[in-house]
Amino acid sequence: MGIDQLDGRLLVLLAEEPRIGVLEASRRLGVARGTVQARLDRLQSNGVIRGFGPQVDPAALGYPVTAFATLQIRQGQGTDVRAHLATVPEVLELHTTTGSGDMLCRLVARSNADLQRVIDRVVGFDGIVRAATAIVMENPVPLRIIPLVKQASEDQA
Amino acid sequence: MGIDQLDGRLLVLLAEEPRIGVLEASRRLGVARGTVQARLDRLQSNGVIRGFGPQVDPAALGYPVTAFATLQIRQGQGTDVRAHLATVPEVLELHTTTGSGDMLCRLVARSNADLQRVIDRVVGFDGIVRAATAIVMENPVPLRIIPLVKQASEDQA
DNA sequence: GGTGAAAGGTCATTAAG
DNA sequence: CTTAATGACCTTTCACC
Repeated sequence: MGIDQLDGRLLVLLAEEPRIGVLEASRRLGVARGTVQARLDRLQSNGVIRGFGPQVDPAALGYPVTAFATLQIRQGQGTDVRAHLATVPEVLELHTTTGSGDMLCRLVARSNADLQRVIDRVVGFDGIVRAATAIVMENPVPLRIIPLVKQASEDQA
Repeated sequence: MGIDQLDGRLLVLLAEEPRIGVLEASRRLGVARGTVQARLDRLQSNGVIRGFGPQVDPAALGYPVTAFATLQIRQGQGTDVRAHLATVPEVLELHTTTGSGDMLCRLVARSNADLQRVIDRVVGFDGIVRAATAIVMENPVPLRIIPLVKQASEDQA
């Protein structure tokens, strides 16, 4: 478990310039191409790298409004609620959290007015007792992983 | 603004099999290679596709604990708090939300015990009045975008 | 459509744990 | 002794013009 400095540098390089190939990466890192390939294979098989799928911006798709909803679930209804929320495209992620039957989900919508429709669809389901929604205004720190990668690889030093 | 059915199918294809190239994608979609290339270029300059960086799993890096913290900020201290949180590697994202000076941030930690250290570092800062933390237990819906992509491309039909 | 380049695989050799 | 890195070579495939 854990990554060494070379893994860290490779991840940072790939994050900064995803278009470079294995060969170019090996040049930048000063190691053999086979080494980069072996590291990449290992990082993917042990799950550190989940994939290289496209990072899609919901706002550019026409969903510029983001919100977080805290849901209180009636005991025993968790499974049903999970299944229900999974069918709503505007639910981008869902977590169960500490607290009495609480869940937290990230929502997007086409507008503030549209958010009402999304929330109605989300909470219009038996088993959801209460919902509190916080609309996102700014995103000072967009989802990031590089600082953590650097920290993790330095810890391994 | 918006994407058509071909864009949608292309995004789904890239999400499912990121390793395929433009040529292979054009075969699967039944269109000319130039069409795929043009669509890709447009989606990237549009900002729909932000990039193809590696998706790194924090748990595999040694940070299996995730939490969401709601922070109440003293009026006028928002800028300082943002700058402070940006320096903490375990803060994966930060949003300002509706509510009196509220922020929501996603944290990761090496363990529940380590989470205490992270929270202390996060809230140990002038300007943060109050903090409420919810620890994530399960993640029934991991961050996803495909259902929204499908919906957006069908709306455009 | 043609062409230069890179990915992906295998191998023997060498170094390091 | 086991694991990893290296440089060489080869074939297929792709990106770009």
